Amino acid sequence: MTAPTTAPTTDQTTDQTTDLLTIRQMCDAFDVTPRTLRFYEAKELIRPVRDGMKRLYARSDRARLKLILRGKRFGFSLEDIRQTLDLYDRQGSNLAQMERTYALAQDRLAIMEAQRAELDEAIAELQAELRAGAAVIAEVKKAGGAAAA
Amino acid sequence: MTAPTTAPTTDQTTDQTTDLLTIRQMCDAFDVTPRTLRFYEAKELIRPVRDGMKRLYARSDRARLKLILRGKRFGFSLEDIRQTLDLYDRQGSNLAQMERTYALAQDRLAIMEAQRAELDEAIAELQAELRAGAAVIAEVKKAGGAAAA
DNA sequence: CGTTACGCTGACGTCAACGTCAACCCCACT
DNA sequence: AGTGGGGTTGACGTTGACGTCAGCGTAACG
Repeated sequence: MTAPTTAPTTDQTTDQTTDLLTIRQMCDAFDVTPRTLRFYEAKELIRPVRDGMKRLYARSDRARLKLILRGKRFGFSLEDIRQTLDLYDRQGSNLAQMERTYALAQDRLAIMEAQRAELDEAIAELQAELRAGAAVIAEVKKAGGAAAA
Repeated sequence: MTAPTTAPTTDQTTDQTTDLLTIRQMCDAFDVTPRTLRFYEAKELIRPVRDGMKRLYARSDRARLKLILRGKRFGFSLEDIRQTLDLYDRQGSNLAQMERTYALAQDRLAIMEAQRAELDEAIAELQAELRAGAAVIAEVKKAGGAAAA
């Protein structure tokens, strides 16, 4: 129980000289505003601890925030993200809950893989279009350079 | 200029028996609402022709709509999409305009490639998490089946 | 010739994801 | 004792992307 083997999830052992960041430090680190962090907290996406009234963000909060921002970049809603975020930390739960979460994560994975496939296709198309565009530009330049209107 | 060699972009030749769809047909085909199509038109993303007052959507409109919806899935704004959409059909333009559009498309491509890299990473992480989750579930099932609390 | 169906045009409503602003608290200086 | 720098909680504003609704046109149907 006390030996951190290979999975340091929510480890208690490493809180030397406070591993906690203030809201401002978080903002600087992740390039977000305080308002955003409070908003995410209101939406129950992160749960910083409190020192009096001040919020303090632990490593797990940073990990969650990283996942949140990534999810956003992929176009998932905050609500979507909140659902699957539970997968990454919530292990203290019953079997049924775990299986539901597992299934949910599988769905997400499928979505992401489909998205990747479509992204590959879109990239290929855009590249082709760029090549064509470059050719046209080159031609116009040659013709235009020789005989301008 | 007149010979369609291998690039059938916006071909005039194929308009047999009206290749035009009504707004409803478009909605059914692309799973969007009429409001959405009118909205896109107001934002100058598509330009259907009119039969009297009714909108009619040609093949080029369908191609554009496909690109629009795809762009949205990747998290681009309609305004972003409108910009780069021009790359795909606009050949009658001056050199400066073409080069701007070209540069814009290159930026887009870079963004999409970065997005793909991050998506790959996210997929890998989620897969790992799923494997771990599956292992935990299996273990719980074995232990729980032998000696329930 | 009424009415039903589809379409059009404003105009206003809504929802997510924050931004902005006011008012307050607390602690540290000086 | 004031003042400055974080931090906090409402509460309202904003922007993008539509939804919704009222009022109208018109073409077809029975």
